[in-house]
Amino acid sequence: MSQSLTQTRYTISEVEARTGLTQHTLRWYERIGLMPHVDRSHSGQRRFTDKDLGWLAFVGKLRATGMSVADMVRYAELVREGEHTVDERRALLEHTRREVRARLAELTDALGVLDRKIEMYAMNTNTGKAQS
Amino acid sequence: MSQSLTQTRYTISEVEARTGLTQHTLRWYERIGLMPHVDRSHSGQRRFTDKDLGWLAFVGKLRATGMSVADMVRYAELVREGEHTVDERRALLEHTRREVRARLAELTDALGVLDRKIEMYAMNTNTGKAQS
DNA sequence: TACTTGCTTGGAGTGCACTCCAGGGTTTTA
DNA sequence: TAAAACCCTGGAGTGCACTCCAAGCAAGTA
Repeated sequence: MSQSLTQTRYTISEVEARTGLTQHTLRWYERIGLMPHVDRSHSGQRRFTDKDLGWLAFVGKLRATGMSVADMVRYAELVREGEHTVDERRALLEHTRREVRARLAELTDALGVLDRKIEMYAMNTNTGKAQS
Repeated sequence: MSQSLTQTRYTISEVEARTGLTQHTLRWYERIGLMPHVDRSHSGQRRFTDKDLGWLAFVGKLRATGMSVADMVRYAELVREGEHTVDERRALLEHTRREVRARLAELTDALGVLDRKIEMYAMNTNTGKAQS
């Protein structure tokens, strides 16, 4: 079960470069409980691990689904609480999935409207017919 | 070119019921220039037409694309300015379309991550194996 | 050692898209 | 006609997700 003793540790600016999240946002994520507690150097500076980077990548995907920060924090809390929360975690993710599917349908529909409108403008350019 | 003389006119609460937009939002849309000027009764109350409803439906589609209110206002201004703005209108819509396509790709990717995570939780429920 | 750059904190500020309020006039119903 | 319901305006307030600030400590370089 033992890990490599030379585990890579990243400063906050390295994590900023790798994730695209600002230092402000990274500190804020930790403050609101969206990060598992991050290691510190002897002087108190954050030292992120590859595991932290993995978590941030997953959080990025959750953000991309449109999940609210409050729900992401709830999910992070459940992870910290341990194995007995897997049912609630799955329920949260399934709820998010339903919302993503609805959003995809809505977005696809709106894309169709956009396509038709753009097509009308293209015709308009050729014929000079009026429209809004 | 003449229209029916008995054109249906809707009060703000009727439009609220039909569109799902609140009265506050409808007034705000008008204030910021997102509506063509709405008719008024002799006493100054708004009287929306079917054309207004059509515009609101289109605006709803633009909202669904994720277009900002500022860009929707810009689009509404261009419509008011007349036919010579069709190129800029089309450019605005094409820009929005590119963003919608990017968002669809991002959302589809995030959905895949969600699917895999949920599947892992389903397995976990059966096997008792640990994970985050 | 001096200087520059980087990191720390709690708290304040920002931009967006609404959302609501106060105070008053209008329209409909009993 | 009186009460209830509806609508008006300018401006203030809200919730979200950051984003920035001040003041100070720490680390790396000439």
